Amino acid sequence: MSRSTELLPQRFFARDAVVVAEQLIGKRLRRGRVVLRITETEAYPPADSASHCRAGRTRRNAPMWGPPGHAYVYLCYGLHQLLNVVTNRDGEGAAVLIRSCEIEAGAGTVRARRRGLDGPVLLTGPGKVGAALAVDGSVSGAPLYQRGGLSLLDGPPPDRLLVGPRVGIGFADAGDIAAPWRFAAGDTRWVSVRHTLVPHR
DNA sequence: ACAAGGATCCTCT
DNA sequence: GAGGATCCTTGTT
Repeated sequence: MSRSTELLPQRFFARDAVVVAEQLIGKRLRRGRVVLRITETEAYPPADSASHCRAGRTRRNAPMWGPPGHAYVYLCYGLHQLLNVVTNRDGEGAAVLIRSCEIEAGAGTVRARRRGLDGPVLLTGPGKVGAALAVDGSVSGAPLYQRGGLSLLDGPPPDRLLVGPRVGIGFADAGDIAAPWRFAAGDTRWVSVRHTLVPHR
């Protein structure tokens, strides 16, 4: 049973990033009156050459090295705030990037934060999700398993699951570029870069 | 103190 | 399909 009002417990996130990325499809993000259904994720597990943790601990990536179930938010290309969820064990350095969502509640607020746009263009891409939730660096490090602020709620898994390589990591090692660590719901058009995704298993 | 580059998005052609 | 926006983080001097 998965009810949308139930918080995901911290132990949900205390697994490998690849497992958590798959399991997060269909779960919900809530901030204030805005509720989003997660439709696309990417895993950045330990020892991943595409991860912000590849060069060790820094001031920016400190939350990724911390306990699971906390947010990691960073500024990408100088203008986009990208939201991640920390996974694995405290000290391992891993996270899941939230890439796309569907709107379940708060459509007016989301549209206002997204230039009045409508349809999948609203939320298909990680910078768009950050804008819709109005997150920034002040959220980085905050727990997501308690009420208030930004939180993660339960939700049913999708009917069909898609899998494929991650986006925008051409700088990484060949094996990590090819790794099938991106997951998406197969029952929606609210997913970015769909053409590199295939049915899971 | 400086230079390089990036887990992206939007507009225009 | 190409290019500009925009600025912080990081590694190097």
